[in-house]
Amino acid sequence: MIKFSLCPRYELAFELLGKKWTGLIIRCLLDGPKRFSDLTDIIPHISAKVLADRMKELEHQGIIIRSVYPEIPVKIEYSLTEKGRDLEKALEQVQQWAEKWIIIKQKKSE
Amino acid sequence: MIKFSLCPRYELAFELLGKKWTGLIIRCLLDGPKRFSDLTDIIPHISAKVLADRMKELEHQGIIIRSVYPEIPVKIEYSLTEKGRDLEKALEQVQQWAEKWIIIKQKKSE
DNA sequence: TATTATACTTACATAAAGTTATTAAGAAAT
DNA sequence: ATTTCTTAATAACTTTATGTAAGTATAATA
Repeated sequence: MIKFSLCPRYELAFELLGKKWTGLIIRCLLDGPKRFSDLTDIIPHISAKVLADRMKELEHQGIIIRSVYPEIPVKIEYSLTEKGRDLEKALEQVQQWAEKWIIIKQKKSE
Repeated sequence: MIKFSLCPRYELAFELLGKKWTGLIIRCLLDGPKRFSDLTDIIPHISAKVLADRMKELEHQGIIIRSVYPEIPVKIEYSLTEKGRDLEKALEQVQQWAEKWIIIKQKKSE
């Protein structure tokens, strides 16, 4: 009997997507390049520490590019590479799934 | 200027998918119902502790169903609900992305 | 001199995940 | 009767990841 097994590339993909915040960061950047402070504004509750960690990992994985503009104060912009932009379809499907299935719990009024 | 913001349902979706192992567990179950020991066999390096935690969460979120068959020894089978099966398209896109972009580092043959 | 701004870093605390040993229930073997 | 086997976990403990709060560097402005 032939046993099912996972694809190693898929496993590696989820070493990225399976980390907290990664899916949200990439989603933000699909909207266009963003600065560090844009990301902390847009992503609720992410801390500077973890955002910095995540950006380093994503840059290391070739998913984002960090561009430095020597303005005053310095402007640093993060943008997606082709590899990063190519995640759009996958994240769009997550979005569609979420719209169909995720229920937002309302707080009781009163 | 209208500011971009994340969709709350999408954020909640990534509270699931953004956890370690979740994407792999669901991928396994898309292949068909599986037992606890099947999952530990198929998913490399997952521990019983975390698998048990994850299965409880996924059951709680209505993504999987836990069925008990009172055989000897007991047989417990996990299967996807419609909500869970509906993640197939999203995970397929992750798979395609992974096949295109993820490079597997070979160990030097020497 | 003190304050503002951006993009972080540092030290410390808590939460999540990993490791190893153990449990429960029932059957079967010794 | 006691040990052994099986599945599906759980318990105690260690390590890693994430969260929190404060601090740093640079240069301009008040």
